[in-house]
Amino acid sequence: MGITERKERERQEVRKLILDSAMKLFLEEGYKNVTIRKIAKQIEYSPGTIYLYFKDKDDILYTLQSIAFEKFHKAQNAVQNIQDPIERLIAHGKAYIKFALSNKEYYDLMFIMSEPLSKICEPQEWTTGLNSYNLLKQNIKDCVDIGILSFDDIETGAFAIWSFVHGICSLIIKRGMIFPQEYIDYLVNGAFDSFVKNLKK
Amino acid sequence: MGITERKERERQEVRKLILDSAMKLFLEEGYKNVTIRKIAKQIEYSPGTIYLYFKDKDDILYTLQSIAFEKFHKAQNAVQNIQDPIERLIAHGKAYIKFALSNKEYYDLMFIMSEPLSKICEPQEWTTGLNSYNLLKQNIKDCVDIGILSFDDIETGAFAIWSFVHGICSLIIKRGMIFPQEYIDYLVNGAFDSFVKNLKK
Amino acid sequence: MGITERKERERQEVRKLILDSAMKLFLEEGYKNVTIRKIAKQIEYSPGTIYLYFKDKDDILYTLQSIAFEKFHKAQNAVQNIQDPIERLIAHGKAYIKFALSNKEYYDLMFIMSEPLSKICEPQEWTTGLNSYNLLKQNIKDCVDIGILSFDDIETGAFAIWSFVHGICSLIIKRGMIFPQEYIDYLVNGAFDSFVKNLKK
Amino acid sequence: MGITERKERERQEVRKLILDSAMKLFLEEGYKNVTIRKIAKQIEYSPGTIYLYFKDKDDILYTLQSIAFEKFHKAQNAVQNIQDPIERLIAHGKAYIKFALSNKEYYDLMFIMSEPLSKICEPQEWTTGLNSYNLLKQNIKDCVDIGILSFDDIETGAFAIWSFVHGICSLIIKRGMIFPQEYIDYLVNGAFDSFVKNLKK
DNA sequence: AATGAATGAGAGTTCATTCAT
DNA sequence: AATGAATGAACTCTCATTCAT
Repeated sequence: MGITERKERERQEVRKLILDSAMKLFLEEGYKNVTIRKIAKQIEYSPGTIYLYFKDKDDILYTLQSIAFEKFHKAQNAVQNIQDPIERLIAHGKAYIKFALSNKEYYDLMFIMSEPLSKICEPQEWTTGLNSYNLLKQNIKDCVDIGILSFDDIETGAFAIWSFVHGICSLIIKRGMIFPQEYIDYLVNGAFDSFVKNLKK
Repeated sequence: MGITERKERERQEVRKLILDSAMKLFLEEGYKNVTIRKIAKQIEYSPGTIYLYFKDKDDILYTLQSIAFEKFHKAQNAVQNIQDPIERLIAHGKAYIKFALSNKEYYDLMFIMSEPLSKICEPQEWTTGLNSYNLLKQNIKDCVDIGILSFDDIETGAFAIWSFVHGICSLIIKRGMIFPQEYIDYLVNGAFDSFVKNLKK
Repeated sequence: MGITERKERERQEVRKLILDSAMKLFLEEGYKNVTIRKIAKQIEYSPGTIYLYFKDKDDILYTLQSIAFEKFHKAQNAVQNIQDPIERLIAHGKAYIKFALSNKEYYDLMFIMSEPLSKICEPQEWTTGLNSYNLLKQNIKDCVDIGILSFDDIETGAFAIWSFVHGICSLIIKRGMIFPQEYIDYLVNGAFDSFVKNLKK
Repeated sequence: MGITERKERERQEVRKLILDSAMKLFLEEGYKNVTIRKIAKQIEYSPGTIYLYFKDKDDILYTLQSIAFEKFHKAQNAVQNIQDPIERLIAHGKAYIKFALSNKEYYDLMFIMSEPLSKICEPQEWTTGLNSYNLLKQNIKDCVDIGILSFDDIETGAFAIWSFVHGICSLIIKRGMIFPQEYIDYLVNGAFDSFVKNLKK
């Protein structure tokens, strides 16, 4: 009876192989260079095989995106058990940046890349992302409620904070090379801390 | 002797024609659709001719990037005659955002896109960008000096502020579709204002 | 011993399933879109299974052709009980046209399509078709014998009459779109009647 | 000044080479086997080159179709100088059959094949074909006017006659193999003559 | 008997780039 | 300086078919 299961497991393994390979190519050579053939070659399968696991090229990238969102969401949730609202918000921000800079390609896929845009346009695809955003809003609201932060409007406040952390992450990911490498951590942490300091009443 | 000059002038004109056409395609159809053939067709020259003016396709994109940086730098300088440091800094930020959101593809080219990355890696290519960044630092320093802003370190302060405005711009440019369109101006301005309010002592 | 029979019966059922499905695809989407995979999907078997019942794709199409011929032959025979030779011949022709225009893909398969030609070339495969043709010849002969039709040679006469009805059918099937749709019945019937009128002495 | 002309001539030669090669493949291996790559290989050019001369594969087949129609129309017109209407009509029919059987692939392309149907559907593409059909109608009308033929309606009469000759041609072209080869001429001519004899009053 | 997985071959098409003229 | 023609390599994707299980 284990046969079906083993087969299914093998299937999932190949699927994962494809996704990993695609992600690897993606990060090493950029979207334009993620080709079905290269993926196939890398995993030593024939190009046609890819189509047994994914409808088309976009499907692969879209799946990668979904995986990225799930990982991201999990990372975001991890800080929710912190009681103090402002500490929780700070941890939230730090976790965001840490996730982004440790998973640059995932982050690129989620919040920067244009290409499989056709999919992310559709509102339902943005749901997972939205969850994280709502979490952020709630955390901000908690801070505002206890008077430690001052925002006239949660919406614009949330957008401001998101913009700030996203700005850090995307600058480092996309233009990190213009800064001395050994200096980046100092920059990121310094900017974050000064931001927090200025925000707190 | 006027002949050489005329020839040179004509040469520059064709060069400009190519760049304009490439930028037009780039703006209208996105990077992926900028092809040598399309450029050639649009300017009514043959594909081969392009190669008399540019080494290869990347060379064109790189040049476009430089042009974008020049435009950007000019826009940034325009606010430098404002006396009050904090007003100048605010105007600087507003000008930054306005430029980015009115010239999304230029902005993409300068600060987001990965593609002609091979070039921008090289430090000397970042010179123009650096000028603008130094301007920002000076403006911040002026504010800190008169005590209206508080940053322990100008470097991290500048990076924080740049991150914030870049975050706004790149989120809108790359993921603007997840917000209601009529709502975007409100978000951007609200976020910017709340940021300024929190920053000012 | 009933086991073998039941197995054989089941085998025939799957075979029929494949053929029905192939014909359905063929009717609905045309020859080019009959693919082994689509057949398999439709009957919810795996592609490989098809090959347990048919040598290859051509084998399926060839079998379909045979089935078409049988159906056709049956339709032709239905008019044989009419006594009056000329009425029988007329009914024969009408039945021919009706069958063809109500079963365009069958007709295509039998008398127009080139593809599984490799098979129909072989004389023995034409047997069923021949039966119908002989029927036609006999009907013509009966008419000639009682003096209502005049043909020097039954062979050429039969070929003439077949050509006429086949011409009608294949023009409508393959180039019907060049005529106004609501006009086609009028054309077909008018042509047939005028032909009959001119033929009768 | 001869340069442009020579180049243009060479261009036309390559174009013709492609068309000839396509037609050759088409007749030897059937529509399904006419592939861009095979054409390219046969004329010893690279596949991409084909696209310098034709928009896509359909464009080639469509051009072939147009050529066929022109040739066909010319052949049809050749008999129009015959004075006697019935002789002219007979010659018309004979010319039709002769053209079809001497240019089987062209005929197939014009009146039988389904494939590049997307094009022939469009009314303007059928113009050339229509000219020939109108010619036929006029010839029939002339015969009816002098009382040598009797048709209640020219439209149905023309369709009847076209059906007859088309039937002969398409049967021979598509199912000629079911008849003894040496017998075909006898059949075609015999059928045609008997048809004429029965039609004439 | 049946299958799921895999494949090799091949389809149409597009592109940046080269080069003789 | 400019070009038209050509190419080779690449692309995504589909298919009939095979075969170990």
